[in-house]
Amino acid sequence: MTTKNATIKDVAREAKVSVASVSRVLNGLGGVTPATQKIVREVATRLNYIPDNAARSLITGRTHTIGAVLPDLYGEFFSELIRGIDLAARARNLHLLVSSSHDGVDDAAAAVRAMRGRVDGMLILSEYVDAAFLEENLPEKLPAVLLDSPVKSARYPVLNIDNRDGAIAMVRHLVDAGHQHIAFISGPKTNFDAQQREKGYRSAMAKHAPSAALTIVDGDFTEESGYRAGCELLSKKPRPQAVFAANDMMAIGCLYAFKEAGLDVPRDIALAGFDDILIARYVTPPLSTVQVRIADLGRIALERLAAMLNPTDKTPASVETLGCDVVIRESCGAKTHAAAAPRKPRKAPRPLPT
Amino acid sequence: MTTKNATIKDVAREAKVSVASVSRVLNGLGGVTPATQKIVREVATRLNYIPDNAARSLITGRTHTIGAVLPDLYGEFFSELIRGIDLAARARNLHLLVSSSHDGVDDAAAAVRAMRGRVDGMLILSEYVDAAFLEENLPEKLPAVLLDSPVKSARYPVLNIDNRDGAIAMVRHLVDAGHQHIAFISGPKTNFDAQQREKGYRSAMAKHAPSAALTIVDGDFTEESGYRAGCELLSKKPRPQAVFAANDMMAIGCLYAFKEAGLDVPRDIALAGFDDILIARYVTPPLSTVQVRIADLGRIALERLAAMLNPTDKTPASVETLGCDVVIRESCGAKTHAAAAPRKPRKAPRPLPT
DNA sequence: AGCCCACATGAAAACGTTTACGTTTGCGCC
DNA sequence: GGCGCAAACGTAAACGTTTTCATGTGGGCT
Repeated sequence: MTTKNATIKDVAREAKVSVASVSRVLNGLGGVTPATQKIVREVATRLNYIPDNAARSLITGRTHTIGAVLPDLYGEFFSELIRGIDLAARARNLHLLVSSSHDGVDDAAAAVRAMRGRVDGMLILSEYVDAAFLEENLPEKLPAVLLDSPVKSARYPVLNIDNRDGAIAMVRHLVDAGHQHIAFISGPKTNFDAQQREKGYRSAMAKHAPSAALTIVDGDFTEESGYRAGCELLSKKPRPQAVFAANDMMAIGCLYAFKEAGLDVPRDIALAGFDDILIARYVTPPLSTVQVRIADLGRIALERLAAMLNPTDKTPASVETLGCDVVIRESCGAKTHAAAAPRKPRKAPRPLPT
Repeated sequence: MTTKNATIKDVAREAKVSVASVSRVLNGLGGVTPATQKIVREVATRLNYIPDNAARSLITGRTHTIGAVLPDLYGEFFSELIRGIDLAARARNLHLLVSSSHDGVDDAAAAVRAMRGRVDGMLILSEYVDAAFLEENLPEKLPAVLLDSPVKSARYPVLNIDNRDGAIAMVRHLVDAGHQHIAFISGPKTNFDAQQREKGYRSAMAKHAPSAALTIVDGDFTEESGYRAGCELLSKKPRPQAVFAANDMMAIGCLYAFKEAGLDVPRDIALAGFDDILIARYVTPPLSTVQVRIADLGRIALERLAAMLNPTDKTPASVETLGCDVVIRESCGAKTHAAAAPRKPRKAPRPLPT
């Protein structure tokens, strides 16, 4: 007993009943006398019995665990995503198995396969997955929800951020604020979000500033690339009136390039980003950006997945899209009440470091 | 076959060998003819066989999974911590089961118990655990490493951040910079980190500025409480020369209070924080702070745990401590090369929406 | 030729549960 | 008092692996 953990058999023997009865009591299935129940519970507590989940999973075929396959865990995006997933999972008594940092299709495949028998369903966010990938690596009948993915599948629901719409809204806002020559700093070419954001930019420009020239410089979502892009933009003959970066980090890099060059944002040039990361509101001037409710994304994805876990669920797989909100701060030069109003400190939800 | 997943038996039957041989081949145990191996592998691939981890765990007693029990997943601290853990786990082919958001001792107990049979070891960071808690809820012989905890156990290694030393170093730096009257904004009373930081402040003040009065105002780690503390400090009769906040978010709240009052940081008053969260370098002026290498903390904890997984491991349980580095930026008024040097954009490790 | 040994393979036990099914028990009713 | 029925409980199969042990087979050595 000091060397091994108590099993259901130990409890049964000690309580002088069969393992079946112990199981019934502990799972609250009924069909057991109150007297017997009492004994069993007492013995179980005394022996500090904790059921072995592996054995339980093996027989029931359920793990009460869902797997989250992500490309990385770095940064606010994934932090928030996991948080949203975790909160929703916890509310449903589901556990969360995370698998990250795969950077290659084989890596991703291994991650997905490694989950067989470990999870009841999966949340997948990876640029490497397509229909064939799923067909090949996902166990039959294992529910899965895809995040932020271009694939259209009849079997797996997809949940996307409406990057395109968000970008369009931001361009429209910039145009409304009086800017016509709006440059764009693009993200990595292979990134789905980046592609959609650029598409949104192009489409909105065509519609709202059809006469303006399109200026697009390459970036890769890093602050450094934003800084370089900023420098490049400053050297353009007619300097753009506004710059829209495909994410906040690049916008911030860009901001520092402008500051270094002695430009005043937004007086000399307007600036906007995408994501609404925490830093956005703390730089000077605070950055206008497009907010994506990442935690909501995670929550909704998990809720959808949880619904699929129910065998009676017949909701057809669909591609859903989560809208974004333009949040106007000072960097884009629009006169806004928010900019004039006194700063309201943001309250952290829990008193812990950071 | 379209309704169920292939099992090892299916592979064995199809390959006309025994399940034992299939197991041997797929686990690379040897003792099987290359010809047989080839057949088995082919069949396994054809049937898209993926071993069931539940069954495997049941018999081997190993899950190749470690559990991380955290109080929350919100914010940079946990994001970085998980990241460090995940990276190290991945390097050892270990999976990561996270359990968070427990806010009560019962919740924490349930979280720990729910992991029985699911994990090979645990990483625990919770203000609710003490020796008795572990005794009661941790299965016998299940390795565990405690993070950031005051408990001293002969069985479980503890890994702490050297908050006290970090605070001492910062105070010393402030004194060296010419400040004597240094106020402190404390964190939540029940938080272990907060306690240690305050201790460090007190002890360093006693040593390096023994004649100065101790000014301590309460905070709770939120930006809002920092803001309020800042206002309170401004109303003190002799205004402190410097303010040391127990974490960065409070320092930032404080900074905005000072700005609002028209004070110039650091000319009129110096300011320092603790944690070195990402925002710290982006506020104006950039915040001097104490850097704790959170990802390292996670990595080291996991490495320690991984070592314990090896049954031959006999490293005694110990309390280790991870040092902090003072990072000087502009907010504390020290003349520093870094402040004068051109800003070096930070490069994000991966091109993804942060 | 005989012996032994190494090696490939298979049969079956074991892991700790849940659950289908069978058996006992007690009880009410005719 | 016998019959039937429901409730309580036990027996054993099943889940999909790994692993121990036994068995067969072939070849090298004397």
